[in-house]
Amino acid sequence: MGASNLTLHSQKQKDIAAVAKVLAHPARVAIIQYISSQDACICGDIVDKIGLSQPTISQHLQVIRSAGLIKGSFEGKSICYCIDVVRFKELQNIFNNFFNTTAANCC
Amino acid sequence: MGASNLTLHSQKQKDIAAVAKVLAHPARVAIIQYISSQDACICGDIVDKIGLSQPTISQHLQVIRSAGLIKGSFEGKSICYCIDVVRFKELQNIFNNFFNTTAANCC
DNA sequence: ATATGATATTGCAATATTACGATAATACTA
DNA sequence: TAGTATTATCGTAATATTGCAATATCATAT
Repeated sequence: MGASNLTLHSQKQKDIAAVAKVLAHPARVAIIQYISSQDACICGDIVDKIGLSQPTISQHLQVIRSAGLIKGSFEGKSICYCIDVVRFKELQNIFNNFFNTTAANCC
Repeated sequence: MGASNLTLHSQKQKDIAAVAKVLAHPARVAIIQYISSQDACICGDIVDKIGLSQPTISQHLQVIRSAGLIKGSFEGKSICYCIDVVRFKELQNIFNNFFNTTAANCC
């Protein structure tokens, strides 16, 4: 097949995987970092900055937004994408929790 | 196309994405958690535990091992997979560094 | 050396992801 | 309201990922 079995893994495991998937592409990492680096919510120039086509960037933005990491709001003609701090901390906690509860007991 | 442009993103961004990719599948998360939950390096029963076929598990183990998260050593007839603590902390740091340096400056 | 149990590799099919051009939708401006 | 700039969606092609059956490899034990 190739499709993931939906019943095999716990919800927590699926959550971790889903969050990781968002960061699993350098373009999305770059987009998130770029958005966070701007003092104002400049967004239209993400396309120029990252170097991918406008539709591709838009697609990546959807993925990031679906995970709740950013939120967009209209700012004149363009859209202002910003980090959702609350959700961002939440994801950091999910990762930290995973790393902290996963220790080595042997070797 | 569908292939990532190799020159667009920084090495750091690619590193983060590569690490995230390992955790971007619930089966791999489950495998890592299972390995870490055993006091001894029991490994052959990962297949029974996770519920995927032996080749599939082997494939996932390769991905995890390539990232350096686990290391395997022969233990009798079977192979003992254990968490590589040093590398594990390293990855946690990569993530934390990403999250901590990515703040919201607007909205 | 051979048999055995355990893990890895190969080959292949199904699905998902990534990317872009063309086009549509949206919000503002004149 | 028509025009313009900006972002989203659609359609499609290329590549990657996921999964398993069949087979090969490897380390031990006999």
